[in-house]
Amino acid sequence: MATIKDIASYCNVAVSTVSRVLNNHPDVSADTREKVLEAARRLHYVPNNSARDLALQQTDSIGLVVRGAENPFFMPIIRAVEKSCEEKGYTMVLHQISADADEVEEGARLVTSKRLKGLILLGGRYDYTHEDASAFGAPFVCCTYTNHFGDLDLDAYSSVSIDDKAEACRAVKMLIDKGHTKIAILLDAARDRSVSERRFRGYCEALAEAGIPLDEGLVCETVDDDMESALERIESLIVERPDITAIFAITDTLAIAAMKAVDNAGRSIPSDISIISIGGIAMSLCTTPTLTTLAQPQALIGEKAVEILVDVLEKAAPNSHIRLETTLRPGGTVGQVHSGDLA
Amino acid sequence: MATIKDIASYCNVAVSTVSRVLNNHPDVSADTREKVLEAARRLHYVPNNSARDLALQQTDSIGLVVRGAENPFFMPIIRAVEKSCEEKGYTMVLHQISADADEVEEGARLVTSKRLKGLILLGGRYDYTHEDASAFGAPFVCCTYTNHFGDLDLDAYSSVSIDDKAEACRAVKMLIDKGHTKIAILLDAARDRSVSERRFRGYCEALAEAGIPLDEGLVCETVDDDMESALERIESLIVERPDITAIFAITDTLAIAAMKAVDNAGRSIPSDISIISIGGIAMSLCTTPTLTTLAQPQALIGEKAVEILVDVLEKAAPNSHIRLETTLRPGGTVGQVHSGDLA
DNA sequence: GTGAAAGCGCTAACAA
DNA sequence: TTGTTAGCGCTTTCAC
Repeated sequence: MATIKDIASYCNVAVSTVSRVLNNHPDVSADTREKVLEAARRLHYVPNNSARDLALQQTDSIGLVVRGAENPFFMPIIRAVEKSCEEKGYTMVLHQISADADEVEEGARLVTSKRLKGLILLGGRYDYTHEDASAFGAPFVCCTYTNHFGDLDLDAYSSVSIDDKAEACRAVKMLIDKGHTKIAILLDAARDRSVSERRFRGYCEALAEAGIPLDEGLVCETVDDDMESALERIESLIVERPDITAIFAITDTLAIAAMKAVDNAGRSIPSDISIISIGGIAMSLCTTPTLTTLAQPQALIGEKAVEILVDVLEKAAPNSHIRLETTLRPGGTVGQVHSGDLA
Repeated sequence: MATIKDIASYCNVAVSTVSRVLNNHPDVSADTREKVLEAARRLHYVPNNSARDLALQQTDSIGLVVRGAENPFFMPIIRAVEKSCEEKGYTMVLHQISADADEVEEGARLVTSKRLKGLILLGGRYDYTHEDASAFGAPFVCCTYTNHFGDLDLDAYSSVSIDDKAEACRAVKMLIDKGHTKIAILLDAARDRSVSERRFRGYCEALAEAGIPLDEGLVCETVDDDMESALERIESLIVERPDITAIFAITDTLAIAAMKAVDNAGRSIPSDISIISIGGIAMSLCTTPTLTTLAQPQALIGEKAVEILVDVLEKAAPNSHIRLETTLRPGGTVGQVHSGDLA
C-alpha cells in the first residue's frame, strides 16, 4: 500500500511537500501540486488514518449513542447521521444501549476509549447537570431531546428536537376538537424528567385549555421498548376504563400496541376509540386503519445534529439549538366521538 | 492523557516492559506486572489505538455493510453485531446502503479506506463471483444469505443464514395443509439471484409436492423497502385475482403491507385470505391479527457472524457456514380455507 | 516554495 | 526478565 513516502520519492520531492499538497496547503507551486496529485492517483494512495490521527493527536470519529435501540423510530436518524458523517469526512461510531442504561456514563466512556471528537446522543434524559455535561469531555448534541429539566446553560450543549410539549398539546387538541374528553395518555413515566414528562405536560395543557380536568386514571405508564408488556398494560387500561374514547400515545410504537389492545378488547378504531401519536415511523403507514400521527422529520434531525456538531468542531461555532416541527400525517385512527359518549 | 511512557517512568521500567504487561505477554515477572498494572490504573491510562494500529499496521475495525437499511428486520442484528464486536475488542464500522446499491463495491471501498480487518455483509446478493470475493480484500461473512447462485468455494467466505428454500417451503406447506391452493407469493423479484429467488424456489417446491401447478399470475414482484409502492402492487394483485385465499410474503414487512392491502380491498384476514411470512420483527406482534411468521433468531445471527469472523481473524480458523433455524411464531393470520373456495 | 528532521504512542526485534 | 532502539505514516516546525 502506497504511502506519502512512496509518492515523495516517485515525484522527487520531500514528504512534507506531499503532505502539504494532500492537505491543500496553499504554499505549493501549481506544478508540484499537479505532479503529486497525479502520482497519488497512479499509486492508488490511500491515507493512513491511524498515522494521521497519531500525528494530529485526534481522530475523525463522532460517537452516536442510541438509548433504546429497539425503537424503530431511531433507525432513519441513525442512517442520516452516518450519511452526513461520511459526507463530512467523519466516521460514525455507533453505540447502542438499552433504554434503562446511563447514556452519560456510556458516552463518556466512549469518548475516552475511542477518542471521539464529539458525541451525538439519541433518546437521552432531559435533565443533565453540569457534571453530566462535563463528563462527556467533548462537544455533544442532544438529538430528539433537550435539557428542559436540567440546569445546563444553552451554550454548554447543542440540541435538535421538536417542541415536545407543544406538539403533544397539538395532538391532544386534535382529539378534543373531535369532541373527545376522556382521553388517555400512553407514556413511559409521567414524571421521569424525560420526553414522557414533556409530552405529558403538553397533554395536561391541552386538557386545561379545554377545561377538562386531569384524570390520573387515564395516565398509563408503560414501557415503550417492550411491546408485549405495553400491550398488557394498555389492555387492562381499556378494560378498567370503558369510558375512554381516545388515546394519545407519545410514540408510534405505543400507538400500534394500543391499536392491538383496542382490538383485543373487542372495540374498534376509530368508531369506539380514536388514537393519535407522535412519531412517523414507516410501519405506522401499514396499520389498519393507518395511524394518524404527527410525523417528525427523522432524516433532517440526523442531518442537523451532524451539521451542528461539525460546525462546533471545525469552526468553533457556538452551540446551537434547533427546533423542528412535525407534520400531521393524516390516517384513519381519529374520528368524531360518537354520540353515546357525549351524553 | 497518560501514555505508556508515563507509566514506564512512574514505575522505573522501560516502555517495552509496560507494553508487554499491557499486552499480556508472559515474559514479565509477577512483581513488575502488578506494579505496571497498578500504575496504569492510577494514571487512568487509556491506550491510544491510533498508535497501536500504526505500529501494528492494522486496525481493530470490523465493517458492517447493511444493504436496505430501512428494513426493520436488520436492526436487532446490527445491535447484536455491535455488542459482540465490543465484547471481543473490535470496533464496528457501520455502513448503510440502499437496497439497490452494490455492496461489493461499497464494502471493498470501506475495507481500504478504513483499513478494516474484516467485513460482515447484511442483505447482500447470493451470486458473488471470485472477483467479487477478492475485491473485498479481507475475510467476510455473509449474514442472512449465502452464495447459492455464485461460484465461490465454501472456504472462500463464511456465512450465517437460514435455509431460505426449506423455510419458504415449510411456510407454504403450512398454507397448503390448511387447504389453500391459490397461494400468492410476495417478493422482490423471482429471478434476482438473491433471497427472493431462494424463497421463491421453496414456494415452488411446496406447490410441486402438493401437485399444485405454478401460476405466474400469483407471483407478485414488488419492492420490500418501499411500503407505499408495495402496498399498491399488492392491492392490484388482490383485485385482479379474487381467487387468492392465501399469501406467502418473504418478509414481515411485505406481509404487513399485504395485511393492509387486504383490508383496503375489503377482505378479511384470515377468513378470506391467510398470510404467512418469514421474519420475526417485533412490530409484527402488534398487527391485527398477530402475524403468523417463521421467526429468525436475529440476535443469534449477529453474534454468530462476529464469532466466525473473529475466529478467522485471530485463530486463522477456516471459513465456516452456519445454518440457523426459524421458529414458528403462531399468530392469527393463517386459517383454514373456507368452503366457498374449495369448490 | 521546498526539504530535513523531530515527534505523535506504541510494538517488536535485538541486546543485555 | 528487562532495556534500547528502530520504525509504523503522517504533520509540522524550522531552515534554506
